[in-house]
Amino acid sequence: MSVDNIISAAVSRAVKELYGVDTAAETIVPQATRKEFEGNLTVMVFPWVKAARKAPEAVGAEIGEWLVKNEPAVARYNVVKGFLNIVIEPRFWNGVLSSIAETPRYGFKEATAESPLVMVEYSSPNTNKPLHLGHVRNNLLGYSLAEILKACGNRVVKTNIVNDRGIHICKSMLAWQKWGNGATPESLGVKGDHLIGDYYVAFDKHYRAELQQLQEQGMSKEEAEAASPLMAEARDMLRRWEAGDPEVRALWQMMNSWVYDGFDQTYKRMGVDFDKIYYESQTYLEGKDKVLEGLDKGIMYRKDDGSVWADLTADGLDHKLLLRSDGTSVYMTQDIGTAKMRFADYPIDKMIYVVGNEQNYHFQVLSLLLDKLGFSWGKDLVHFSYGMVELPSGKMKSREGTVVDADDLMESMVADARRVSDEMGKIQGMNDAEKDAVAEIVGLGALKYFLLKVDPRKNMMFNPEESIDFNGNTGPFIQYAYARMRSVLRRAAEAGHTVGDYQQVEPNEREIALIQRLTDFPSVVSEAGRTYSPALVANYAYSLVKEYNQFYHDCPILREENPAVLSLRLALTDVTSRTVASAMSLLGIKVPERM
RNA sequence: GCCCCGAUAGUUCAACGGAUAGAAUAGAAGUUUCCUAAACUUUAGAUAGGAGUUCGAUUCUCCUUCGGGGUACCA
Repeated sequence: MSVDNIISAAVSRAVKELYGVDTAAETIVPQATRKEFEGNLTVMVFPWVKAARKAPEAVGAEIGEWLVKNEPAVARYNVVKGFLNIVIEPRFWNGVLSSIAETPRYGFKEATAESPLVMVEYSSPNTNKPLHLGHVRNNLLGYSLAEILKACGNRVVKTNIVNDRGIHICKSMLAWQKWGNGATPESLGVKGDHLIGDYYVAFDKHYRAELQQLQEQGMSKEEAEAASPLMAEARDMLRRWEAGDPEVRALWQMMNSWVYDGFDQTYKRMGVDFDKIYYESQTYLEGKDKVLEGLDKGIMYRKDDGSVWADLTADGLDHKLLLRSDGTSVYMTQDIGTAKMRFADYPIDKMIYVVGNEQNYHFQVLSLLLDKLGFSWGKDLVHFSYGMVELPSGKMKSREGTVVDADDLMESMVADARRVSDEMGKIQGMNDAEKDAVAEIVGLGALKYFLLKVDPRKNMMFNPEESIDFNGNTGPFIQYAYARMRSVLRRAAEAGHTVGDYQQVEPNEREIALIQRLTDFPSVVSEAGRTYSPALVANYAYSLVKEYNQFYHDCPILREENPAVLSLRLALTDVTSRTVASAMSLLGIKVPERM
């Protein structure tokens, strides 16, 4: 039982006895006492002021007295306004620390066969361009969210839906056919995803030139778009693709395989993975079937030009296109098919889509459509809607060359880490491969922490001009503290120090503050799972490390002569290092033994 | 036009309706015969504007201003 729970339960009993009020212990949430007041935990007494018919100060004092008399863990108290500050018996914390030390996988709940099955969809790239910074945020959030949900005792299936078909792919294919001269990733020495991306950009360049020319000939923008021969060719290619034209399919397969090779490298370096990958080329027909079925049932309607729509005006939304007039599928159609296949494959209890907030409307519509089409889970799907990564110049636009490429970004972070590391000169004993391994951990740690520490729902700013920090509230700050703890533990082992009995030691303020911070971890994990927020874990890791650094600065460990005190401090170092590693693992961030 | 989201130190981010709004960074000033100074300490600096609900509002409601997104036969 945690300290918080003991206090909650005791306060609950106190107010029942003192004022005859029933207050569930779960609703009493003690907070850490602010540092300017004496105490470890603070309970607000406002809820009982009415029933007690006394001033808040008097209520606080009465509850405080009761606690001192009846709850052994409470040493003393003080009341400031309506805030009851409780001082926990110092030696009580020793038991708290040892119980944490003895808990395997502290902070994690283990899933069982009966645990809810949660599917997390993330990444979901298009195969027409390499991953950029926005995808990186998506991937890291998705991976971290999955890890957090696992730690909360769920069974989790990580999934990826690859948008491997559609008009955008055809644009790249067409451009490669026209201007590629048979180039391959091997012939050019380029990653496949980058190569394809270049042709997508090439298509767009030619297309816009064409539009401009047509407009100069007197067409309006709309007329030009409708008349564009390039776009007509791309549409034709999509039709041929859907018809299974062998030539188009072969080209498509070849180019997609280049892209997958590239993506695999990027995913691997980023440290993300998937349990099951879906391809829209395999799911879109399911969606098409469902839409046609909906058409029969009168849920959809067909316009004169043959396109199929859903009328959602009764639900406060607009009309939504589901099949183009040429019969091909759109994004929504595919998502319907994919959802159907997933639920056929897994007994999913909860479906979470990690997709940017620019698609809020899409998922509102998807939820509604799935519901109308008779999927009972349609209404309950979760759109984990995260904010965009903005640049000082505004939104990333591939056409304007303002995208921050994922591979380039990771590479430069690692290079920076290596440079800083060499400058510090602390890992001189290592060989080059070991140094590179540390730089990889630190560079990616900086990037990941930077993206994950921010509330996922909010847009965030990334300035490519300023490299991501290695000091302050950063991944490397936490990694460094971890490496230092490990160093202390290594030296302790070398000196033959082991953790002995420390139960009779009265811990000092620093030590208590650190133990108290450690006790927060399980609730942080469950809160992060409940609110889908890796940022809570990131900020917790930072606060824990901050607390440890203060302890480390003020309290000698290996030089401590009292063996019981030495034991306490070693135990604290050990438990803290493990908790830091756990928290970071929930973010997909590795921690180094040395740096 | 309509719909959704946001606005907190110079900057990037925090704050279950609770105490004097926290960090980091940039600025100023310190700490190393001592376990990794990628650390620690001190200092200065912010809730866009206006109403309302409340014992109490950065947080909830409404209005205004300013951003962002969506409303595509793009995904």
